[in-house]
Amino acid sequence: MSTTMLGDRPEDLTLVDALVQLSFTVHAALAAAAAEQDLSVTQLRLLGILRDRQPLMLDLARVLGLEKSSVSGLVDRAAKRGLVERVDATHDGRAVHVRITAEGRRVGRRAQRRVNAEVEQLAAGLGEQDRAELRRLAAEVVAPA
Amino acid sequence: MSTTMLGDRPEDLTLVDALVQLSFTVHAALAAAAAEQDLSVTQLRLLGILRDRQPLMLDLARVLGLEKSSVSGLVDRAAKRGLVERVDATHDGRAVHVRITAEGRRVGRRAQRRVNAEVEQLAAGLGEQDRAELRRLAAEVVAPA
DNA sequence: TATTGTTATACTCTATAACTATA
DNA sequence: TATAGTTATAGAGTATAACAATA
Repeated sequence: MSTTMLGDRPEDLTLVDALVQLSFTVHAALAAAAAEQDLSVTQLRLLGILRDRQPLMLDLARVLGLEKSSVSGLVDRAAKRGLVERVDATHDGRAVHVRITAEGRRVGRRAQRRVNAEVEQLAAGLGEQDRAELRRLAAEVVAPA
Repeated sequence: MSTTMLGDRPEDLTLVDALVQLSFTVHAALAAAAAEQDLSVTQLRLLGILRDRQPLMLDLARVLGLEKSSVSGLVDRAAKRGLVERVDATHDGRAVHVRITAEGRRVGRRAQRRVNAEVEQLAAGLGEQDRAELRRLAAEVVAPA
């Protein structure tokens, strides 16, 4: 059992080590792609979520796994850049929907294209069959059947 | 092509989506395991690296992919907790080695055990063959042959 | 002059606790 | 009272730029 989390030769890696290192690698590619649009990974996730939803602040907190106060700051900074906007809920005077702006969609689209390119690049060495296998196994771990 | 980064059904996921979501899932498990020892993922990586090395600050910056000033702060905070210590290099008056302490090893070991358990748990639903496949493919992406 | 490291400064991200407004 | 959200505050993590000490 190795578990050094860095620097091991591939043939020494346990499944856990391999998954942890894969996570670091993908996360780094993601962060790099986001950074090209001056986005953090969290901001990129935010834009991704808002593509097809206008959730309340508490919904966002739940989906992102953050405290509501953290989401307030997150949305503040995104709104200051014109990427999202707050919309008062009609049915509840306390509630606020968060909506992506046209600019937010543009930035999100550009970032997503770069993410695709970067992460695709990581799997570039795999054959068609291996790619399909990896896709199946990763999906299975993320959402067990 | 989906690329929502959240909420898709597994059978809709592209390879890129599956890898991104897998990365989030593993990262969350990692962060949770580290948090049990009051460690960030970065601090955990630091302890992992120092298990079998006493690198200079610049070495750490390179391995962690951070600026040297960021590493100064990282090592400051770890040293304040007694997890690591700075050791003047004998051959170069400017250089400083970073060394893990006995306490740092204890904390790192505990965290590593939790990481193993948490990440192992993620793959719990896979059969032996799938586990071996996933291990091989993840290692291949991380370190292309 | 170049290199190693620290310090000063600033910003993002995150949390906890206290607060406001509405239900 | 309970809920949705914001604000105040604090700390980690990160970067850039300026600095100190050594090579």
